[in-house]
Amino acid sequence: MPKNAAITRNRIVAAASKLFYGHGIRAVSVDDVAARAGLTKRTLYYHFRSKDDLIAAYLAARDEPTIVIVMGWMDAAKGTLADKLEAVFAQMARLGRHPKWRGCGFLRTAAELVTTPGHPALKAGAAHKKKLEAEFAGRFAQAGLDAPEMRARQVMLLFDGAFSAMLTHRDASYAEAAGQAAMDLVRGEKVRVVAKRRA
Amino acid sequence: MPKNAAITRNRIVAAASKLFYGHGIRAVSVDDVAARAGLTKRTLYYHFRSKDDLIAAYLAARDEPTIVIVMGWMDAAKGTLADKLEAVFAQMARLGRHPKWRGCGFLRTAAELVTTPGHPALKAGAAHKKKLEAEFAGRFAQAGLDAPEMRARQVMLLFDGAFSAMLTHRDASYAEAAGQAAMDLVRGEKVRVVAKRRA
DNA sequence: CAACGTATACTGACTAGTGAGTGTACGCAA
DNA sequence: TTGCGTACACTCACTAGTCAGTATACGTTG
Repeated sequence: MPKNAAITRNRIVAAASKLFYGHGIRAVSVDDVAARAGLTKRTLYYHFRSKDDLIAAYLAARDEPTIVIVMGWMDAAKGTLADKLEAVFAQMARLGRHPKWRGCGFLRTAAELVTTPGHPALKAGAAHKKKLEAEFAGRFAQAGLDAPEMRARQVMLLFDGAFSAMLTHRDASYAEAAGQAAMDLVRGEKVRVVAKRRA
Repeated sequence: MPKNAAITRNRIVAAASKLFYGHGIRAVSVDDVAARAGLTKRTLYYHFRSKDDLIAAYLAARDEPTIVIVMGWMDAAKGTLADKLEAVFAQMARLGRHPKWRGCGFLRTAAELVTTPGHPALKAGAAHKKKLEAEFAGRFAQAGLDAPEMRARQVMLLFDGAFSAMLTHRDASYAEAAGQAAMDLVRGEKVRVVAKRRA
């Protein structure tokens, strides 16, 4: 029955997700994940070749849903591009205030696995951030913003910076400061262009 | 001989620094640090009460030198505030291209120790980032920039974002994109203020 | 349709090695 | 001779991964 296998696999990934995100990858043992999933370690190893495989599956499972959530924030917000970015960072701050919030799983994994350069989880993390950047760039271009790729990259830098700062200081207001900066970046361009044309 | 004790202690911190930064805190054992310092684990435990103490000492030793380096970049650069910020991020990109570069030790430690909220190393990391932010704010105020504290915070967000993105993508050009954003933020303000006054 | 073979999904007990931290003895300087 | 700094040898808990074996479902064949 391949259906059962998929169910079990999902249960393992869900358990891994909770634990890896909550405590960090190295801090969580394969036994811990198995126990949380309600099965033995040997069964886990039936479904995954190694802990590294499990880590990769954990991040892969977070990729799409995360993008849907963030872009959902953006698309649901009313107003200008700046207003939409403000909303994204405001939502981020809201998440950051939740007691179970532990930063960005992708960034923290990248930090933990920094010594294993070819790790599939690192590739998944990099790809995820690139996708998010591309989603921003597409919307910026749609809105007629100058240099949409560059601005998308800069907004991503603020996005990741906000994750880092919120984690460091345990202060969600950093996301709001990042939001203000993002607004300035997508509005400032137009102001400067107008000024240049007049000169 | 308290002098010898200090020398030994420094040797241990230097060894810990190399290893913790290079491989991550959890990936490095106390035995590894002792071996690299050229002494036994028992001697290390004579000088440090626990591994946690050693981690805190590792970050404490990096605090001041890091600030001196970054502010040295800024103060050595010629030109406007924007030019100086461009120089800071350009230097950051230069470091990021070094093969031994492994991101920001403070941020990576924060990511690894996320489950131990009161950890002295986390406090040291947060204090370090605050100090850096204050150094930026002081220089921004000196230069007559509007809202220097807010701008300093936003530049720090770009700073930490650049660390994260460079680590994620192994691409130092992210620091340069962050530098461009920082320049826009410290220049854009003036442009907007002028525009408002005219209106 | 009953007996059999086989793949699926699972388990408990284990290995070999590593982790942080410690008890105790010994040399050497003041 | 006191006590500081160092080393060896150790404990005990934990870790990734493995061995050998089992229950169940299901298609095939006599």
